Amino acid sequence: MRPEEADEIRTLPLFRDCADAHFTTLLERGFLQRFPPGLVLIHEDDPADFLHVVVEGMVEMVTSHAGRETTLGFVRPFGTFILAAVLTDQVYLQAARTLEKSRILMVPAAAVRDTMRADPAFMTAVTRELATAYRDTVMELKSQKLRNGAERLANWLLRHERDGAVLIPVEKRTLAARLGMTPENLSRAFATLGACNIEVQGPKVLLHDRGALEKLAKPSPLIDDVST
Amino acid sequence: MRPEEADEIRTLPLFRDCADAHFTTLLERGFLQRFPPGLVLIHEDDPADFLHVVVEGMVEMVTSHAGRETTLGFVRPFGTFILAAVLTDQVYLQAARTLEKSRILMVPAAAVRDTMRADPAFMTAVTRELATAYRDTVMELKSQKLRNGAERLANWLLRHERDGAVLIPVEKRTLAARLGMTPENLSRAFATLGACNIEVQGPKVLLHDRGALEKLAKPSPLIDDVST
DNA sequence: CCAATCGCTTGATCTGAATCAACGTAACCG
DNA sequence: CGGTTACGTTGATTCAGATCAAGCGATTGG
Repeated sequence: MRPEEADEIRTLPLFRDCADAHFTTLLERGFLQRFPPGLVLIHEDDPADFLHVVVEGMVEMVTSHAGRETTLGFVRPFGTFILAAVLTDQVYLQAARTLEKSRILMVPAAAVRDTMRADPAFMTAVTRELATAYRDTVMELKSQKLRNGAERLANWLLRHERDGAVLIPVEKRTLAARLGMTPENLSRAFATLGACNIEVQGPKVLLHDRGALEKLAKPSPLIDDVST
Repeated sequence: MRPEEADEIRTLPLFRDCADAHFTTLLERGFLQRFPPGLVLIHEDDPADFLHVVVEGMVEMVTSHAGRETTLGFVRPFGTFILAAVLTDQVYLQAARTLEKSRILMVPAAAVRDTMRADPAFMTAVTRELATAYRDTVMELKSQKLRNGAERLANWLLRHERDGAVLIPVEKRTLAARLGMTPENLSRAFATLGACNIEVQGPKVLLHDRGALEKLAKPSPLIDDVST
């Protein structure tokens, strides 16, 4: 791992408060691995043996049941998965698949649990991280139960807007799954938002009128202020 | 509070490992209050001042947005809410409303945080509790994104079955909101499940053929094995 | 005891989303 | 370079669920 990447990880809320020695141990007991795109890193129902830290690339959290599949979220540098499964020593509830060539730091679950026991500051950080993950999931659930497809898309766009535009970092089919709709309906949702003066140019979306989009999206800090 | 209730709380995963003195302090700093049915205990967007423990009765966790409202869950003795908001010292993302006459132990957020700092065993328990809450919410999200209304109802029935029957503890309209549908569609979902030999008698539902119901419900430990 | 209300159910209709199918385009590969 | 494949879009249709409306039965309150 490059030193600046170790530094990046060190500054994460999850790691920044723990003692130097403990942080070093976590890195030493971990493995940094490269993966090609489309590779399944963890499977649903497998025991949680590692805490994964995305150092480079992007990972998709997916879940399948009875022939259906959906995307629960994306993890980008320097996000982690899945702390909750590691802590409770249970199986994963979600699978993880690389969306691009990625480099992943894999920290053995036992190392995480050992460090937690040894370092109160780390334990505190773990607690805060879990609380945040819980709140983010509650927001996602609210979004799913209280909004329709076009509204979810509009809010996603608002959240990812930079300088009046959004560059969709994944295939649109993947974004569709993330937003809980089919690719066809994502296309139509984009068309619907044309009325709010958005313009789709391949993976790039121009938001010509943020106000109009917000009027339709009705963003709320209680649903959209994810910490990630 | 009756001694046997304090004992019940003491045996909860969240409290059973902390030192006697700390547990006593938590109880002493808390208030035990009675509330009539339909009373709003906490509001969305309010600062999280208390950790609530349901000692008697039942509470509904609800959330509203843009004129829509939905139920995220029920809390029965001796469940708690909302640990995550208390820990991160943030606002509530959900409101809580009594469904029946209830008695609630309200522990000041500061007391929870103090005890956490002082008692590693309690901190560990908090972490585990949060991890569990997170996993339950992920399961709920999966249920919502991967299943249709009838399937969600079928699984809810299977989960609450006792001796071949389910006694619905709330109004059906409330159950409908909990399952993410309208009261009208809940009625129709019950009708649909008639094909699996269920029989609805007011608040009581008889499951004459668990096998048939499971065939439709397709229950999975990765969605339905909630710890609560 | 009767009237009013409320919760639930059922039917009719409408809307949003999924599905099925076709097509254009861009990327990939032999 | 040409053919193939994959992705995205669009249209037509179907389906699930929401909405609107009406009616029934039980409970409540005057």
